[in-house]
Amino acid sequence: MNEEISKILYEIAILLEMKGIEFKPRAYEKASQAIASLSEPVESIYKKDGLKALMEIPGIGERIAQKIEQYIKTGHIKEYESLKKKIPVDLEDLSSIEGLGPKKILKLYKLFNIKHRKDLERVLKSGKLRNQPGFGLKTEENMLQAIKFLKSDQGRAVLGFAMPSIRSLLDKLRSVDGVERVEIAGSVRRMQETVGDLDILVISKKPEAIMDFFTSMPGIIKVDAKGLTRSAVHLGIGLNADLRVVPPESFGAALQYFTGDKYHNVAVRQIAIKKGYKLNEYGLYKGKRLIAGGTEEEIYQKLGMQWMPPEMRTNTGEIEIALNEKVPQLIDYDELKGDLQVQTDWTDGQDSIKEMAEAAEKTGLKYILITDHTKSLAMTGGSDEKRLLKQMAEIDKIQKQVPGIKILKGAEVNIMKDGSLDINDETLAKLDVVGAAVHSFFHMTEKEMTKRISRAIENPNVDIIFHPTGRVLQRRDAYKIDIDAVIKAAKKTKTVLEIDAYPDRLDLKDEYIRKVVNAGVKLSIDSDAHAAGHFKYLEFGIGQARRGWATARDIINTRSWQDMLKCLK
DNA sequence: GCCGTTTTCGGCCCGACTGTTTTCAGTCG
Repeated sequence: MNEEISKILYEIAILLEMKGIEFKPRAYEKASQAIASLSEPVESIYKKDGLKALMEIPGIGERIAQKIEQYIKTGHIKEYESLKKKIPVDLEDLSSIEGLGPKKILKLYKLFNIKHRKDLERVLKSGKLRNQPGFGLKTEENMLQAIKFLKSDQGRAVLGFAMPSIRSLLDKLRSVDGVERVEIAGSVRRMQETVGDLDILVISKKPEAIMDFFTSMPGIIKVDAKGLTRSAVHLGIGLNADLRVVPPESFGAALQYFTGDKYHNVAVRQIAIKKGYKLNEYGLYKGKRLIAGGTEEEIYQKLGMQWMPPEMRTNTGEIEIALNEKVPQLIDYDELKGDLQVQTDWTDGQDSIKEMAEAAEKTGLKYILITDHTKSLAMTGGSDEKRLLKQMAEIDKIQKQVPGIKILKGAEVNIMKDGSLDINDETLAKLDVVGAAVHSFFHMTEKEMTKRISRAIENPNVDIIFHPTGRVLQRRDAYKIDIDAVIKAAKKTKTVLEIDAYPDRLDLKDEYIRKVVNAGVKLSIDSDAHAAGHFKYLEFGIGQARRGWATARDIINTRSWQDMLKCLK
């Protein structure tokens, strides 16, 4: 319901913008965002206290609250339907084309009755558009290119998988003549799960040199813009990249400006205005006088705010706590001491127990938990009770060969359809740590799935629930689950919930992590490594934890292995 | 249409680049 209402409000914004109406579109856009970021269904807010409760959501006033009420009661919003009747175009379809905004969409509809991407493609190929006022040959070419780009399904990458290429790109830029500093801002610095654009900031004495290099690197598909302060390209790896050259005295301002998401930035700039300043990518100004700009810290400080980590900058409450100097000390990237989900060649991992232990030690870890799959996961050659016991003996043997790292005994036990486990309790009790996870029957009702996982949580041997919602980015949605009920069950039984750090899992998601932290339930951050090279993915689990405002105290494997074990049930 | 330590009326984030113009509208981030 939230998603539908949010989408309708957003489309109303575009439709109003088409008509040239000022400011209202912003209001609807804001309201759309407000609804999208609610953690509770809007109808349950409405049920509590009707219109009044809706109006307490920032960005929702009387009129939009009434429209939401109308949608809850009838499933429609009249104003939307009548706007849509006048301009019946597929807004989602058309506005996803780069370079195409509300005004041009309206022109295209009026001129050629274009409603979908397909209509546009036809008219573009006919060559009729180029003679219309406001359009030309170049516009035609750009739109065709943008449509082609969309069709190729490029445009977003899983951050953890793309990071090596991103870092190597940054290193290349650092080696260009005249370049003094290169940093990445935007969604990469915020450690978002997936990224579409790279925002690169550069200090350079020779802007021409870096821009020439940037726009002519091998593998570039298209140059979107080239100037002395900003250039933009489509990279071959399916991402867009923006590069800006910034003077040193403005570097902090630029970093601030291009790191926060749109909503964070708007909110911060409003605070600046209230204090009589102007904030842009060059600095914080009082009239024409530069007040701050070299570092992010001084900008936030002048605004009466505490500096906050990039991962928090999404306008979901961080502004308020920064104004009150209550920014939490988030878990740091070097604070993990162990990894509690590691697969080996006993099941579907690539490398042996010893190889995994050695690789983990090399990355600085002090302990790992071996968690191979169990028998009902036949495709991975999952272990039964007997084989688990055999593996435990093997671990004792290998432990003597790798004295620098503690190898703990565990398993990734399969949670069956009814919530029972596929290994008997007697064997589970012998393991140091037991993780349990769902690997089958994903399409249950929310009620059934919640009951299933809660039953596993109640097993006295189950210490951690691995990848609790089962999603795989860009491939599979999370299964339906009542996260509040699961957190409650975990709290009652002292069960730990995992943040699976594998780049396309990142499961739990940030919003759920915040709920877990608020409930006082403990988390673990695990790589889910299936090969010796996978321990590096822990970084993205930590990023995820930081986006969920978790501190080191909330994460059990920031402790020594002895203290970690004491956190378990 | 929303909001309030400038305000219940009168504001609303800001700048770069492109393409189509001949001074600027539209789009993007």
